[in-house]
Amino acid sequence: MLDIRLIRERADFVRERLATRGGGDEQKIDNVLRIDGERRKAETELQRLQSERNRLSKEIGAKRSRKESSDELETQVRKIGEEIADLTQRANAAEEEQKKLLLEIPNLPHGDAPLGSNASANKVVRSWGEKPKLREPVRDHVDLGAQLKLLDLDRATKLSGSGFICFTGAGAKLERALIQLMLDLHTREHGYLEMSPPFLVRRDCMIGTTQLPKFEADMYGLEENQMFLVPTAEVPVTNFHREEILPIVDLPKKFVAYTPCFRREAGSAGRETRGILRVHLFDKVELVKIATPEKSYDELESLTTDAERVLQLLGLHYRVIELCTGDLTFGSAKTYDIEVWAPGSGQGGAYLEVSSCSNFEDFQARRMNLRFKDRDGKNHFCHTLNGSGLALPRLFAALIETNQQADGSVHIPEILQPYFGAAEIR
RNA sequence: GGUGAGGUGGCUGAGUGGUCGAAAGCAGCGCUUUGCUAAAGCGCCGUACCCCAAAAGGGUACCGAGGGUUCGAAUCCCUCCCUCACCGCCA
Repeated sequence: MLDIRLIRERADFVRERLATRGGGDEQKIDNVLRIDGERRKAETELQRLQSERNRLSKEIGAKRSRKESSDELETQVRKIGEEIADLTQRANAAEEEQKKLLLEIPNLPHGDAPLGSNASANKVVRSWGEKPKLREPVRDHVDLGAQLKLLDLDRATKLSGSGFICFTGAGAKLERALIQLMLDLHTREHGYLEMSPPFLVRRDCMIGTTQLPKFEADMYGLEENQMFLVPTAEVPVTNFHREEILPIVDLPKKFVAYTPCFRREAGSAGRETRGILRVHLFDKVELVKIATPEKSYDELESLTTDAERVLQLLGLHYRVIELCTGDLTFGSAKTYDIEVWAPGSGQGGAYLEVSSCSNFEDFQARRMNLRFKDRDGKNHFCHTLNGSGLALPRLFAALIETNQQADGSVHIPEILQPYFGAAEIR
């Protein structure tokens, strides 16, 4: 949520930054300003009347204690009461309307973000490793998975419909080994605190991390008790400290959590349907940070390299992309995507997004009222960040495609062997 | 799921219709005094919003949330949420 004061005082700047997203959101600003004006006008008048009522009511109390008549005053206050009721309604309606509008306006992209309206303007920041030289024919994870009985997509469909995965045997174990490796890495070497949060959350949490109100169609919800299945651990973990004021000495907070991620992927039917690259339910290890505004961009850099470390340890080629203004997600001010090379996917290999590392600045914190107390005793909104570290199915696909051997077996990277319990799958 | 008790400021805890935004204590900050790792005294010490060009200042709201009664509500009534205890059920 943007600061209404920023919109009020620097409307042109806000419009200009929003326009770089290409979503037309800058057109909402006039509307917000209009409502804001109405709201404040109603509030000012309302408060004047309330003040008057308080004064007269006290007088009534005083008169009564002196056994004097207060009928005249009571009539007067009753009349003011009616005006107050009326104005309260108007002020509340305006406030609600304003909040609703603000919740639907995306964050301002960071000033340095590459300008562009779509993914083609994204910038490759760096890459690591090289594409492996494999003997033809290079097979994709679906073929490999079927032959080595690592996953059973047909039966997963029988259970739950399209877009679900059932890992089996060594596949299930490989997935578990990867989760374990990542959690150990981030807790032991990168200083994150491991969390195991609820997978069901209240509506407020979904608003806090910007999934709602705008993207309700993409979420799985339980209507009866108004709860939502988490689409990422970002939701429960970032909201962990919602409505709190943290001591500045506790920042930055660094959390890592493994959770399943539930996504309806509404409107994406037909895209990337082969295999396990786009599904309704997948596992992910997520990194979350709560930081001070001064440090948040440094923290974004280290969070990104923390995620990259997983791919380096596994020896998988990847590149890091900085998203352009038009490709940023709703709440993000700046985002790095990490794309791993999957040699068997697409035509002649493909880069798969396995992590998206973002700084939301105070956009989420404002929505969830997450603050910290500065050394001078003043409260400020925190900055929040998150990034996958990493998403499992695509990592799984890249791993087995990269490590496939001529005889159809898959080699397990050394770092993973203690977790997996073998050096290869055949 | 049932029954009962409760939700007050950073914490503890008073307060059952009118100078209560809220006593008192603790913690915190400042000053003074005495002085051996501390004590005593005094003062300050919530949040959000509105008015004001800004500062100063003023005002409004907030005692779990939302409604209602009333001239006036932390206090009375209703609904909901949450916490605790006991019972039931249960991996």
